[in-house]
Amino acid sequence: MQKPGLPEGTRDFGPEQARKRAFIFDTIRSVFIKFGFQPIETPAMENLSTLTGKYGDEGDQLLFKILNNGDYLKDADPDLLATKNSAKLIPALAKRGLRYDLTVPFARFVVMNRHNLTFPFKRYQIQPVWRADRPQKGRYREFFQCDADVIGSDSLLYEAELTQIYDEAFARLNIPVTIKINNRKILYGMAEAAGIAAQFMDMTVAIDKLDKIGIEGVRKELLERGIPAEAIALIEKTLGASSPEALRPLFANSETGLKGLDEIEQLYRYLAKIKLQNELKFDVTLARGLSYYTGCIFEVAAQGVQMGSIGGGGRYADLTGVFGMPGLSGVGISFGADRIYDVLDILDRFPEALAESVRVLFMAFDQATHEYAFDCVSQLRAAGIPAELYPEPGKMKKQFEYAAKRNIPLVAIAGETEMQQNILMVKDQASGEQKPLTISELIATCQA
RNA sequence: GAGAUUGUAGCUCAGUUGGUUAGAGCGCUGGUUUGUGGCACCAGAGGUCGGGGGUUCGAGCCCCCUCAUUCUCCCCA
Repeated sequence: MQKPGLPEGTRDFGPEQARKRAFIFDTIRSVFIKFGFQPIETPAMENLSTLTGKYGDEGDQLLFKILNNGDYLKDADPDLLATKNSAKLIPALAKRGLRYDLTVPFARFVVMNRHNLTFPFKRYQIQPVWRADRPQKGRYREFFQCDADVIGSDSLLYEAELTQIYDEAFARLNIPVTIKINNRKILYGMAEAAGIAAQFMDMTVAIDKLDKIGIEGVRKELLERGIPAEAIALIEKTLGASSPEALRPLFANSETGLKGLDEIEQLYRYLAKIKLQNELKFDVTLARGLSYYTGCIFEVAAQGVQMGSIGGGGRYADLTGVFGMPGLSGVGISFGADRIYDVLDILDRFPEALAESVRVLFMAFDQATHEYAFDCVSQLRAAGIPAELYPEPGKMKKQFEYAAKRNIPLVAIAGETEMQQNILMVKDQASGEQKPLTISELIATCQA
């Protein structure tokens, strides 16, 4: 006999958890649908060549690779095998991998289906992704993302709509959040204004950590990355800006930076027309790691909980270019369903109504009454009421305990007398009250 | 990839400087109650002490290896 277990970083979900997860998915999905997004699904595995090189070197290491079937060592280079060169052997040993996010598979999907799609194409996708990361708080190796992307338009309307989706979805999930917004062009403008355009990436990686390591830490990191002191002074000045307007004078020499400010301001003009229920915050330090973002970027943090971001996204000017379809602009957001679950759990904000849906448990005493009860339970189900019949007639104690454990509110007893009168003795488990009802009366009670 | 932490009954955890037959609470099964759950009382089942190796007369406890958990760094949802 072997001891059962799960791979590191994966989990089972029991009925209670699965119901809560379904609530999260349903809530997010309904908002996506309301904004005109259409569902698609893609395979769990992709060709490794589709995935590699899209997430940076570290991302490549976090990809789960799938060992080829059959004699997978047959075509491996003997020299690489002898020297145990894992990195270079991978392409020969694994031609497929598990998807790392939903955006890159979506880009592939768009390119492959370009002739069947109407642009701008708005799609949503709720599926698991896998990362070979070290599991820890709020971090799993298998987790669900809920993505909404629009591809084939560079209108800032979509940035506004996606912000609205975040706002509405989190309001309906009952999680107060801060939606942080920035623009990659503004970050580029900062680098340009500081005269370090070539070190744009180094700069963004460093300032992204501001709220974590403080201004001193950022200064230190910038220095370590070889950015001159004068440039750092200029960067610090821009970091102090709390609004896009405040940045404008600093970006006199950066056309890109000014463009970024224009975009943010246009987004704000759209959003000024509607009432948001969550905090919207312009944050010049927001950088986001994924290198394909080129315009507005978003990140969502839950208020009052220590948890990594529960959502993120942004605009990418040319995501499909690597798959041979250049010039198609897209923008998208992602909800981290598993972290949203953790936040709801910590804040104790799951709706009460997610409990057991079975309304009535039928119980009987012998075979004859069991058959009568089977008829009754079928009538309830025909009326659309979730109901159950206990499998073994007889011991009442067992049957009542079952009802109590399953949190079933009503118990319908089908005994000899009840059967003869074509009624049921119905007991309210919470109050303990009990009264004889006909089937139609019971159905009416449940539908009330 | 680096560091730390924990691993004993289904669950949460005790277990003394290494010393007979490893305990508790909750849960579970049966009974007090053959037409009534929650409460109470009684009885009972359930443990290769994560796995392997070592030290010792003797290991749940000490040493080594290994697997897994949780957490931190990195990065992210």
